[in-house]
Amino acid sequence: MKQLAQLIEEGRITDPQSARGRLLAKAAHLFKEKGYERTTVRDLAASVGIQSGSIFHHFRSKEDILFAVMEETILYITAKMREALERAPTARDRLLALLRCELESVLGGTGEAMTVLVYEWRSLSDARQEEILKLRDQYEGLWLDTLSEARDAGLVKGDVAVLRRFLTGALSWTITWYKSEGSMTVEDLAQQALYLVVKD
Amino acid sequence: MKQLAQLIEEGRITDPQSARGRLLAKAAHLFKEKGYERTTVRDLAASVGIQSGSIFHHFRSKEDILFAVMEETILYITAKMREALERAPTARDRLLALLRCELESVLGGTGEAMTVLVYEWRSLSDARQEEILKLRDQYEGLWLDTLSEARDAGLVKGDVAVLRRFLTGALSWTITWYKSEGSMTVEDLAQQALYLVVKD
DNA sequence: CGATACCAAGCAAGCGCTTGGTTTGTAAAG
DNA sequence: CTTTACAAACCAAGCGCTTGCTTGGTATCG
Repeated sequence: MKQLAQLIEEGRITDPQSARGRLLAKAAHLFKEKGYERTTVRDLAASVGIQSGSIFHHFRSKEDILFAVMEETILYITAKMREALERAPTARDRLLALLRCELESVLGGTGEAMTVLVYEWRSLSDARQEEILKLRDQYEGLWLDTLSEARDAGLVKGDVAVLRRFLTGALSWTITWYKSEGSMTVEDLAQQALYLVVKD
Repeated sequence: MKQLAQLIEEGRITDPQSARGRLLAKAAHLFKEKGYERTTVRDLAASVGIQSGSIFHHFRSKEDILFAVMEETILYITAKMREALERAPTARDRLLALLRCELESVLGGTGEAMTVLVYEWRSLSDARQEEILKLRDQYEGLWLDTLSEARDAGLVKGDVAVLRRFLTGALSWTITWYKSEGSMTVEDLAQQALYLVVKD
């Protein structure tokens, strides 16, 4: 967890305990549930028990909140993926590690923020879309490297870029249907996904 | 094309030439591009060259427009899938037919409306979400039947319901990245998708 | 005392939608 | 062939409401 702690210390990720952090968590929840446009500043304020105007003491604009949710989320998950990759010895392990990591991000504690990251980027200004895109490229680089390595090892076949894009859709879509109360665990899902891509 | 003509004749699908039909096409385009909430009634009116108030001569509310786009789209694609299934002789053919049909729907002429159907359902009232859901169940039934048949034939393995959900995400996500100007055709994509799910 | 966090009130703009009246297309009646 | 009738399609104006955000002031705490 070295890298994660580092991110918080550097102030790149807000402490979830702080007022700003709590607001971001609630914002992610509301943005996911109702969508960014349907969520009003008054909704956001009410969710943390303050007046709507007081929001602007913490953020310059509503869009700033959306951007912060997205930026912190992608920084967080990229760091987590790097750590998971370091711990995995073989190519197959690394592939499974990424599948598990992405599914945990989508379905776990950061899931709401991940959903916002995936589905609400159109609400950002062009300039900020590009900023997020740069961070996303780093994240996708980890995936493409791992998949290429898996292909060289004969684990997967076909176009790696297309495969990754199929996976992006398949994994992010789980947020719409997966229920943690059911009999299927996230680990089961990761295994099923691995089974889908690996050609034995 | 018997069933499609039938749908139009019954008035279940609006003639694209009519004023209402043209508005629906433009609405699908705008809803996809900017999202339903960010698209104003004034935008919609301007796109067909009338005043904003005149919209309400054709539709009772803005939500009615969204609902019409969604309902007509799902009726259309369900009819197309039924026809494609009838023409396919083997289980493998039928699987490929569905993959091709869904990709063509997402990436072809009805693609914008399909995107709206997939990503904007939260903007509908609960009652109307349910209406769409009923139509969607019929559509998904075709998929599950075909996948079950494929599994019995030893073409695919694993949980059919999970497989379909992975596919839903993977295929619908193509709208965000596929460019028809590139070297890859929709047919290529369908083949790649078939290759992903079929275990030889 | 000064900084931080907040409240109470409200403004300007934009929203979906309504209204009353005008144009346009169609077809029967004279 | 013209006149009359009428509904469908549309315009111009604007109403009532909500939105993101601003402002001036107050409480809290080191």
